[in-house]
Amino acid sequence: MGNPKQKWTAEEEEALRAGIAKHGTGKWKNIQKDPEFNHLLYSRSNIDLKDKWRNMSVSANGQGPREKSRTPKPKSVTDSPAAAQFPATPQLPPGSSPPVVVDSDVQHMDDASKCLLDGKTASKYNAMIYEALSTLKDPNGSNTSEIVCFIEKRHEVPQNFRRLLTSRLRRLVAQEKLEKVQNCYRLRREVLNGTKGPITKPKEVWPRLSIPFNSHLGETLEEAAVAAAYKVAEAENKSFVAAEAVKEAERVSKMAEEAEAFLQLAKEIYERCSHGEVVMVT
DNA sequence: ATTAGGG
DNA sequence: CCCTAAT
Repeated sequence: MGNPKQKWTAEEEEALRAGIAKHGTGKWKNIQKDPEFNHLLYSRSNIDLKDKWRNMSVSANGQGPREKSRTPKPKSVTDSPAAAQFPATPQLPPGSSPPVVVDSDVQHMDDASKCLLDGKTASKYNAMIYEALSTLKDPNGSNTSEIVCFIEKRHEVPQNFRRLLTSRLRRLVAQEKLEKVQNCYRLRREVLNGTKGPITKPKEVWPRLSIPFNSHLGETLEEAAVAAAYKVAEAENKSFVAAEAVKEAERVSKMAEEAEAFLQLAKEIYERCSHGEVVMVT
């Protein structure tokens, strides 16, 4: 639905032009690495810059019907870094300082997860990345080498694959589809759902019911809980929105709470009775 | 390791 | 964007 291809923002184009003015055309790597523009271009590779510049240059003709008129492109700029004016130091975009949160998330799904990568098989490499990360479920994430090794064992890849892989990873991180901690990449949220927001799945946090005696009630509850859990698990494995199962799980959870409270009361009454006290149950 | 050009 | 040849 969105843009499988990374749409270039006006800020990025501006940074690119400023970079060319500063370093000259052809110094794509310098422009990309320049701390002055890296904030805006860190998700682009030097090759991306080159391609973008070519695309901007070729569109001298009437811009696309539905294309906003961009600033004119200063075409032929031979090797003359010379003087360059930086319009203004690029503002820090919202997602430019990736928090290094090491969120202990759940290791979701198994190999079957690749069936719901993106609906429309995104750039074949993205699929490979997801496949790799979801198979080697490393809580800390996997570094580039590990990912490359995994993919090489399952697919034929070009020689410069590592480089491409790196680009892909960087982009996915920029898209917040992956999380990068230190030098490792890990799957982020359920990238599976499109328009619908993430369905918060109930984690296994059912109140542990400690039932000293009279366990028949507990068994019943546990059975229900297990049944619900199974339903959830099954639904998840099938990649379905387990709305019903979730509701039932919540219901059971509430049930367990009430039961526990009830048992506490019963226990108290039992204690009193055992001391010869007369207890009126209203 | 980077860049230029074609697909 | 991806791939390949040439620096």
